[in-house]
Amino acid sequence: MKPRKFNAESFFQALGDNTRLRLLNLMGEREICVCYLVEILGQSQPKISRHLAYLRRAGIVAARREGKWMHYRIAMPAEIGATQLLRQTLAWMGEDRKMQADRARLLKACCSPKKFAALEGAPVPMPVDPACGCEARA
Amino acid sequence: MKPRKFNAESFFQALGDNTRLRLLNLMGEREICVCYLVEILGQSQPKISRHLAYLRRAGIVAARREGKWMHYRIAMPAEIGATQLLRQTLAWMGEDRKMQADRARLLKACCSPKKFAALEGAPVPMPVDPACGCEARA
DNA sequence: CTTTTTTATACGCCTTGACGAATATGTTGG
DNA sequence: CCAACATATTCGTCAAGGCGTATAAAAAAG
Repeated sequence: MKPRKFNAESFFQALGDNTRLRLLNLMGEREICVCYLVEILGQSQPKISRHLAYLRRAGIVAARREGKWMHYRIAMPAEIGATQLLRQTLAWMGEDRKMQADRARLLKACCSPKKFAALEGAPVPMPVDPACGCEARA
Repeated sequence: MKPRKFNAESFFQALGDNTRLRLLNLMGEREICVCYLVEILGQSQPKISRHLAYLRRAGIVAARREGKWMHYRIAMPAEIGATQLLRQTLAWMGEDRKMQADRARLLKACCSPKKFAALEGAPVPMPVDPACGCEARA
């Protein structure tokens, strides 16, 4: 489970999947638990979990357990070049209609979790760094 | 052969291979013919050609025929976001030892093509835009 | 037209990884 | 310990794509 040695090739491979890009887009500004990701993307739980595992192996996200819930957040790579790339990627996705729609749905779910049956009682996603949307210097 | 609709997913997939990254690194500053790429990377000609075809389909490079020779150059994507990403990627690779070594070998070959038997008579790579190393506004 | 040179494609083999379905693991509460 | 819940992993299947080898295609030379 330890992240393999970081290199550009595997970094880009990790970004080369639309589901993973959507996950990163949702994580851009907050630490978020799996059940929210499943609900917002409307994909099966195992599928989401597998992609999260891939991102973890690639060293792009980090996970934190809190009781039953797992919280995921973007973990900026050690390499400064990769960090800048990742930031710019998030900014780029911010311009995409569908990515915006994903975030809008997330915001709605955060404000009124009761409307999403599956999210009752789940921990609401928390901003980790309002300025940049990620823990850059952890 | 026409490039498929541009999207982030396939863009990153195209960057998710080390041979293709090395090719882009060599093309960063010049329009360069296939035989040079084969010689500098020391890989088989069909392998190089297949990766170039992949990059062409992905809309990341463009080709120009000149007699027997095919010249390849980076063709910045229409999407401004992708263009910035690609630029930053090239800059990132500029910091990598092995990428620097590739470029050094290319420079050497450009200065004295006679030392590389396979390159006798081949057209020497030509800078396309000294400022940024690519035709950004073509 | 035939040959040579340069580059592209086709073929077969193999690995990676994406998916749905089923199941395992970890945590909480009874 | 058992049940419920959240998440992770496994399994079987399938498609994409990487590679070496062989061959095709395009242009120039003879």
